[in-house]
Amino acid sequence: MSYSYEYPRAALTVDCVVFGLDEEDLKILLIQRDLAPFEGQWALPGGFVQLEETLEEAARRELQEETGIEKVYLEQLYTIGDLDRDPRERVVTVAYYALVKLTDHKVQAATDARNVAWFGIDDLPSLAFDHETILDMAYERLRGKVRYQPIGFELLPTKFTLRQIQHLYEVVLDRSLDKRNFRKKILSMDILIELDEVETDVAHRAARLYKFDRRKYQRLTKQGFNFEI
Amino acid sequence: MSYSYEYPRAALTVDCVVFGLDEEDLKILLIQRDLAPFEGQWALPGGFVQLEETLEEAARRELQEETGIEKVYLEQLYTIGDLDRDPRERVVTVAYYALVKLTDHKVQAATDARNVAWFGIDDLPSLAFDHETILDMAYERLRGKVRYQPIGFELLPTKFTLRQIQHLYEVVLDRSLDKRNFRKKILSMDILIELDEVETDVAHRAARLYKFDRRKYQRLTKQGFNFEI
DNA sequence: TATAATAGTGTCTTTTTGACACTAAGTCAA
DNA sequence: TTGACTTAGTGTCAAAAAGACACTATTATA
Repeated sequence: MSYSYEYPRAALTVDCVVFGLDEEDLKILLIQRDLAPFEGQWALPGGFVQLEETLEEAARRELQEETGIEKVYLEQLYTIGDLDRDPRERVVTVAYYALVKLTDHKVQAATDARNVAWFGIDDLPSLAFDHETILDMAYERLRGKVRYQPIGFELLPTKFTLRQIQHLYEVVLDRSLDKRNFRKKILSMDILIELDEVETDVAHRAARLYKFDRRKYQRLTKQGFNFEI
Repeated sequence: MSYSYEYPRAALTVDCVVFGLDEEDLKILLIQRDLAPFEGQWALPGGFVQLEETLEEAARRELQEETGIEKVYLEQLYTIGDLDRDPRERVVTVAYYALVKLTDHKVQAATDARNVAWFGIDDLPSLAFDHETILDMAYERLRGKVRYQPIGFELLPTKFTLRQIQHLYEVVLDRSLDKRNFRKKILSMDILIELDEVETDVAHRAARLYKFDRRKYQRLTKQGFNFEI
């Protein structure tokens, strides 16, 4: 079976930059290619868009198939259509970035018999195609967006300490922040729910746990409130 | 001649939301479709991406062919791939937005025997396809971006008065700004060149003209300066 | 030469940001 | 059980930025 068109058409793919966060740094999820071109090299998860699915559906499907990840924060990043980005033929890719709670996806089984692994953002292997460019764009976008949209919480477990949020911002923005000023600011936004729980399994005084209050945030947003770190 | 592929492929198009600014409000450039579907309806300029051109090249080419506009500020907006956005078949479109100096493109000849016209953003006709959605996204993006990137100057003539910049921000952000505070702020950024000229043909005291100092802005940016209105 | 229209200018108050250091609570090991 | 270690948690003050506010200057035109 084959499909014919009057004019030539580019192939359409999606690629995903998946960010995770642990106690040290930002991590990126990569897969090792098992087919040419770039066989054996690490690459962003992604693949061809099918005709009966939207772009976001394609991104989620590929993410699920190649890495087992589901139900994550996903946002379109940019569409790259340079002429020779794929040696085989003209391929236009719609890039997405995803933010995942690393704690939920820690044990990354090599689904699909493929090698899947998290890499520290400062410790990346060389990537297939123009995936380094895409990754750089995604990181830049994340750095920009995290400051005025509360998407950072997507990288944290549901219950987190103030220390963890601060660490998140320090890692993403790549600079250190003053503890008292940071707490003052984030608490004054009134978008966190203070829980009656403290963290466990730490070898020191346990910190209070908080949750992000998504509803309250949306209510405040409607009233003109602007999140900003 | 026809082209065959093993799997079905979506058609790929580009569409452009072109913004202009005059003394009253923000304007959008639209074309009237001369073919089905949506024949006779107004739509965003755009068309099919060819295999030997990048996405941005396609956007610029279509803009040139359909509206005569060239050499404008152009930025990718979003890629829309909903299943039924085109009644004929699956069409994925990469949307761009452009900022043009309306003074340079005032007399809009109906190129290509097609009807081309500027519409006030609060006085738009109904649009073909999902072009209203795209237009809304573009406007939202412009509103957001204009505050932290000096792209607003792309909408002004090369030489402009402080009044004109303020008007630009008032129109785009849709709120009024204090004259003294605005001037204080924009001048303190030190990215404007004060010219030895004043505006002409006005029935009142003429205002001093300024130019945007792109080089200085880039130098400041490298030193960590952040434009912000 | 009076009127009309916009240009151009400074001060003060409020809000926000940022610098800065100690006590409290809990774990762990001697 | 106590002392050492580690991180939690907290407030003040100064500097900078934002925002409110009103009059004089200049030019065109009737």
